[in-house]
Amino acid sequence: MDMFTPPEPERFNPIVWEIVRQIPHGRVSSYGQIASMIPPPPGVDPVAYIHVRARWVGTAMRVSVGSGIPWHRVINSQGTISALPQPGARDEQRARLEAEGIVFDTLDKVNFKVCGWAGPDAAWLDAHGLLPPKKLK
DNA sequence: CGTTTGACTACGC
DNA sequence: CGCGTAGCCAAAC
Repeated sequence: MDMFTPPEPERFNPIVWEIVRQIPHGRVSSYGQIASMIPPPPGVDPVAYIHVRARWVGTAMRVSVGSGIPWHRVINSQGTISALPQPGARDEQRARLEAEGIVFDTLDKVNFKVCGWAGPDAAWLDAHGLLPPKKLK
């Protein structure tokens, strides 16, 4: 019906994983920030696009557990660890982050100002046809 | 095949 | 800060 290209996960997921692989040790990103680097189909509102794809990023992370991708470095926009379907996985993510030096405050939140990732450098983004990421809070 | 469900986010109160 | 809501769309029911 619409002439917009459906952003199929088959192509979306590999891009997400490639971006997540770029997150350095000891730094964190958010679902929305990852989504903001992927160009939306023509005519689609970028902001709305990010909101939708942020969920997909979460799904891509779940599928990637155990594949060597640093999935634990992706948290939500509020700086907290999102609830996981499997009991205990949440604690594992926190443990992995703390092992990298990530500090959680009394509200279980991470300070993006301290350990937030600014995204890949311009050259890398350009080489992959991606957009500059939205800033973290 | 209609309905529910997310590892989301922004916004309002 | 916390809770509720709307938006959105592939997938699982």
